[in-house]
Amino acid sequence: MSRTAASRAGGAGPPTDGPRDRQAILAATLDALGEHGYARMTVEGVATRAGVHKATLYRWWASKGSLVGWALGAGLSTGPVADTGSTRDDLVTWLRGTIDNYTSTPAESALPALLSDLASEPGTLEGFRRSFLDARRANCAATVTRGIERGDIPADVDVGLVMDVLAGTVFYRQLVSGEPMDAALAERLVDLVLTGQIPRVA
Amino acid sequence: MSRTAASRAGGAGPPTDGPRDRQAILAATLDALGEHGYARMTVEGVATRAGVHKATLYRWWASKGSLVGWALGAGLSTGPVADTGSTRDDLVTWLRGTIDNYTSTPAESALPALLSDLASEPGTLEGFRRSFLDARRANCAATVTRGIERGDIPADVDVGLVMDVLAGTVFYRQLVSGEPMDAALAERLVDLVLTGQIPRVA
Amino acid sequence: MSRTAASRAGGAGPPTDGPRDRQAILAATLDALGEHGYARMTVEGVATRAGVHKATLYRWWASKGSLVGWALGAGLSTGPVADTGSTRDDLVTWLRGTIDNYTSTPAESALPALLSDLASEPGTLEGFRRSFLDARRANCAATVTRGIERGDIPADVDVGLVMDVLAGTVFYRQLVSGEPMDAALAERLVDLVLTGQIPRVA
Amino acid sequence: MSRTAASRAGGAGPPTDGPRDRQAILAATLDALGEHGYARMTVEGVATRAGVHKATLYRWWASKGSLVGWALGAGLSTGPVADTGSTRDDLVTWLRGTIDNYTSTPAESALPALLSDLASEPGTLEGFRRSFLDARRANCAATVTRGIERGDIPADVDVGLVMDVLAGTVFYRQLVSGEPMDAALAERLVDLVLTGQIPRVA
DNA sequence: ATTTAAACGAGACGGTACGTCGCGTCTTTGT
DNA sequence: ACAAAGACGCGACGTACCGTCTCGTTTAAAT
Repeated sequence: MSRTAASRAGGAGPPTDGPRDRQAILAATLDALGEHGYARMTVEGVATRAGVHKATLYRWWASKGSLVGWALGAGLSTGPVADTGSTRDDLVTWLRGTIDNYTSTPAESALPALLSDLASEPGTLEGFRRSFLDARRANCAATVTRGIERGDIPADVDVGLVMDVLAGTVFYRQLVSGEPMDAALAERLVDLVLTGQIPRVA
Repeated sequence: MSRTAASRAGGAGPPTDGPRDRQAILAATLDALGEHGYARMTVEGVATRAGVHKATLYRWWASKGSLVGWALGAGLSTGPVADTGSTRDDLVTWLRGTIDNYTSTPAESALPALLSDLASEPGTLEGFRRSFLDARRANCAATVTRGIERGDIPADVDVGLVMDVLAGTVFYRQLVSGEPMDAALAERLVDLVLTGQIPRVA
Repeated sequence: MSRTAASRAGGAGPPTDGPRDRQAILAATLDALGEHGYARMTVEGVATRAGVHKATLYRWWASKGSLVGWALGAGLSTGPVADTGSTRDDLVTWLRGTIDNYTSTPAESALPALLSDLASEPGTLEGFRRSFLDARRANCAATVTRGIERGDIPADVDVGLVMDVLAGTVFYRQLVSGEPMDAALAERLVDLVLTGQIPRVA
Repeated sequence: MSRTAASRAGGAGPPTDGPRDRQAILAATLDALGEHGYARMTVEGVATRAGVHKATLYRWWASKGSLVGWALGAGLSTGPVADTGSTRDDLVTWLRGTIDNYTSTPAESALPALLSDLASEPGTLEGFRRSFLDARRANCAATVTRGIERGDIPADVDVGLVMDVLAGTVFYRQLVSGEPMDAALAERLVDLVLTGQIPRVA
């Protein structure tokens, strides 16, 4: 009924007006995530580390899941990709950023447990997607669009699926198959979608 | 105390000799998974449903995670792919099976949380990969090998990466991006890796 | 900071000069007390009901306990007992008023919890006794004194104990034993202390 | 649905089969009560002191209130009054026990807050009355009955009211009026109800 | 009329304790 | 030897309410 409640209604998304110590909380959350992983980190631990009381966190986030969701969305690099003139290079740059996101300590194995937790708060899951993924996907889409304009990519390309191929392969490798993430991975995946070159063994 | 402990030492792997009510436990575990998801299902609930006592489960599995890991490995379809003579068709068939696995209720969002849980019991994670993934990946690899023999696929293809592209895209779409899983997805992905056709919008 | 602090120093007693909305606060406090009981009523609820901010309450009262203590003292009837010429009748009248006080919704079960709360703020408990009880006891004592002058009561009667017998029986019945408070109770108790008639069953 | 739930249904009453460390819990509860009072004692503190986990307490008692209610009922002396042949002496003995109960550290100011807390769990309040009061009142009633048989007390005496007068006066004095509890109090009250002697100042 | 000091509204916050949940362990008792 | 029954330790979760604090804004008395 107050503004607080209204700002929380969105779920995982960043509260429109947050607590006073936003920055400290963000840092503390990502730290805890990196140190202990999602399941073993505790809300109280985050509070202590941030110099804030647990109740304050629950005033602004509905659950542990939405706090972490917000932190990941707010804390991971998300800058747009510079236009170097080469569609391939730009996509590789973007994919490397994505790889960094998925292999950096905080997010690494946080995402799966997080997604699982958020599955029980349905609105929150969608909110997390919007705040975490959309910015990243928009950056990629922009790069692809430039590629289309240059004629490097057909105009009717299914951008969503391309992004799922690029990010999904990385994500799956990191979490499920556990195969190593070699340095050339980004190039090989971009070449696959761009020029149809089936990946070969190094 | 001897064989019990020994059989559990392996972690997530299937116990060398199991409890009496294996089938009921398997069914109960998958049911619970499908109904509540990994995080919200409870070991006690599984026990009750299986008409077994919780302690019995812990006698044979080291943790909730290893129980679920075993159930997924034992319960999801895993049959080898028939050789139809068409590499493309066989790969599509395999991928459709994978999609079914990832979109069927039990496994749907169980895998991420499971992987996260298993991450804290180090050996167990690897054990799960071996028991759950290897069979599926072997099937795919066999199909690819036949494709190589037929000359449809270059001999030095990076099979591991191909599998990550196929399965990873599906996995990511289901769990992270949340985009719909249309019927033609399997063909489009196989065509991408096989003939380099960039996916276009329908 | 000067007068405010000074006026609060007294504890449970009525502030020398109060907030603007005294009446609304009094009503809201007694209402809340009657509806939820002492333990379950909340200061914030009282504030809202009174159209006042919580901080205002804490500006004038040191604690929930002292607020309620003040409200009970200010809100319950406390008029002196008229002199009808009959000592018995006057005492019965007084005792009936006491019964009303203890059985009316607000005070009913508020007193015990209140006393318990006030026990931790030592001075406040005594302050509450002075402001709440003394007026009532003075009324009774006056009636007894008239009885002594009339020769109805021996001059060396222990007035304090008589009052404890009258009020205590009622209080205990209401709160502890839970036995019903029949209509003739006042007469029977007065007759007991006045003429030594042991109470008989109706 | 299990026996545990069934045994708790009664509310404040003693569980039919209790936790393993009943004695330690009883002692710890009464200790905590005596040291800190009802409001300031904590369930977790009781658990620690008893060498037990908080969850164990909540497994057997529905709330802090019912735990304390049980402890008071189980921990305070409740023995029957010996028959000395003198009705007056026996009643005095009984009343002295009651005074002890109400002035001993644990119960002293625990009862009011307890009663207030229990007011919100209605069944529990009644359960507490049954387990705490009934034994004591039965003892008194037995003594009165002997007095009737001896002809010391009229047969149609209202025993319930007599007990309320005796215990209520003591209770009220202790908690509300705060007047001192002198040594002769028991005799004076018994004489009041027995022989109609109005209490005089010492 | 204007200044000025106190009271007030708004609401975030620290703190304490509550009561809950589910995992995994252990003991007891059959079978 | 295994299994049923179920109490228990443990750790964390999320909630509630108290009482404090800061910051603007209103009110009302004093100049």
